[in-house]
Amino acid sequence: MPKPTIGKRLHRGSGVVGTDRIPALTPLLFRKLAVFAHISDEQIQHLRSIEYAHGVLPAGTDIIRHGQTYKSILLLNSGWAVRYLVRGNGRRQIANFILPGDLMCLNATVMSHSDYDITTVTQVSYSEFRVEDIVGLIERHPMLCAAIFWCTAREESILLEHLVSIGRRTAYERVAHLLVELWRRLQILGLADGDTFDMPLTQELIADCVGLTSVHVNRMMRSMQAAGLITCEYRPVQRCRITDVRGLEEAAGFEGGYLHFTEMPRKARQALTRHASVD
Amino acid sequence: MPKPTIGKRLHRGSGVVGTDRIPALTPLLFRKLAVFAHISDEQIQHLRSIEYAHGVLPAGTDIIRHGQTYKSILLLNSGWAVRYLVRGNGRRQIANFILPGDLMCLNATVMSHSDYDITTVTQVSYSEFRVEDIVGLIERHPMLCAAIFWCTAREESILLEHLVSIGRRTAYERVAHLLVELWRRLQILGLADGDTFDMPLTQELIADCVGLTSVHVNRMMRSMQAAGLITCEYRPVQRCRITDVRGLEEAAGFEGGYLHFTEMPRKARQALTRHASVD
DNA sequence: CGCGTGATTGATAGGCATCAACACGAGTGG
DNA sequence: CCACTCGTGTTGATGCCTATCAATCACGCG
Repeated sequence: MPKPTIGKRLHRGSGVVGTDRIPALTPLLFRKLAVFAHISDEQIQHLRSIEYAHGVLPAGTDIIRHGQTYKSILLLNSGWAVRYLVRGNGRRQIANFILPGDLMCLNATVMSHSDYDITTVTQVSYSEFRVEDIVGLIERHPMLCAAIFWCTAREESILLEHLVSIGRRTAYERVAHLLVELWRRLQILGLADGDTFDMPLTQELIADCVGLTSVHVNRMMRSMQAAGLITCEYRPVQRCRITDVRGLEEAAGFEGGYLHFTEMPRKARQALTRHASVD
Repeated sequence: MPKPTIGKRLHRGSGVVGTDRIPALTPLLFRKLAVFAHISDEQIQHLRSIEYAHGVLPAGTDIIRHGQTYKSILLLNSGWAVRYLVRGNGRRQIANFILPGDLMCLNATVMSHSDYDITTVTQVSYSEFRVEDIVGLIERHPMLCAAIFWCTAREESILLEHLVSIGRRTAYERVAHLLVELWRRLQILGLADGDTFDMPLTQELIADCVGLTSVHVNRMMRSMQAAGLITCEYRPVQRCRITDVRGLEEAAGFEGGYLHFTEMPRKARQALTRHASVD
């Protein structure tokens, strides 16, 4: 499916297409959805049954390009990807980083072509679904449908906070905020090792995310290190350690509520379980 | 329902609660949805039938505050509202302006409390729906449900472009981009008068939208006037006229694709009409 | 071992914020 | 009816934050 990269490279990591075991449908998705509502085994099985392909892509592979028509809906099973927009003059703005358990191209259900680009940052494994099978969830598994809508709502909350960062935070705050957010998201997924986490991002990627230049991102991160808030390693893999969580959160003006891991509102649940059939 | 305003006032206009005719359920919504898919009379009637309240609010009224629990889902029938987030230090970032035909608080279907605030900018009229009735659309009218999902996807596209503005456009470009976008959106709604449109926004609101100060917004707009791109009136009402559309779009780096008024992808339509019952 | 990529640091310039003052109209109360 | 105030638009002066340009370092890879 994917084609070679564009101008600026976006990848990081070995780029080796491994012969690894490909775990189909990461349990991270179900773990995430379970927070929102009870997902029955039957529903899980149904989702598994409509996976029509899966695979592994090397770092730096385009998954969708803007203007291109969507072909399918994807679930990221492992690895990092990034969603971004490119302006006419070539400047790039990253919308969000895509972590394991995140769905990609859900818009394919209601729009025929993409506004944005998605590229893999590391090697990734993914599962693929047909658009019509996902749309079919509306009728076959309303509860799953609601859960997926919840995912998009949660992503929008993250996007809103991102907007606040770029619009109303200083450079230092923006970088700090991004670091805390990534750490928290990975932590929720069980992918953080205490106060340490893998962060396979170049400073240029971070810059394009928070609306700065890579040079300035570097200065901010060095300054955080000097302040004793974080430490960074680059080899063999890029890792970040938050040595002073409170300090970093304070510097960032971080308030984690927007990552809400909250369950389905009662009214909504009742509305879906009243005529309960399969659900 | 609403409570008095917070610190900074966000409203504009007379604030008079008129005794006007309240047109229930603006046709602008259906006109919008019709672009996406054919909406049957039965579906329209159903939507009308689940409207359980409507009313008028003066300018500067809070519709929802962050942290507050959602009570209902709203449709803006007329007037302007604004959705924004406030940081701890009081700085404000506007996420988007809400125009007639837009739905508010759709998140209530999947989340119990709000991340953001919504306040009326002018006097508005609105319709109110129960959360459970909207959730019920999943089972009763899948096509309507898809159409509503399309609305949120379209809003997200606008939000993405907004992110690009703040992250990767100059002050001049940001303001120009916002003006073109508002004009286009109003035009689509039939609320623009040729190259002229009502824009009941203070420069401070514009500033909080594009991540600048009101002083700098002023300079940018004056500069656009000097360049012959726009003209502004303030009394009796605030109106803006784009005297050089091409020039302004070029200055903004505007590419209208993200406002997509595109129809439902074939695959999705088939998936929903195959077992066609009501739809 | 040379090359490319990314991190790092310094010097300089510029865009936008900040502070301040004034203009102007609308509403308000004496 | 007029001072008074408040909100908003407008403009100038000043300074800081961040971009830009440039050079160096470190490492992995062919």
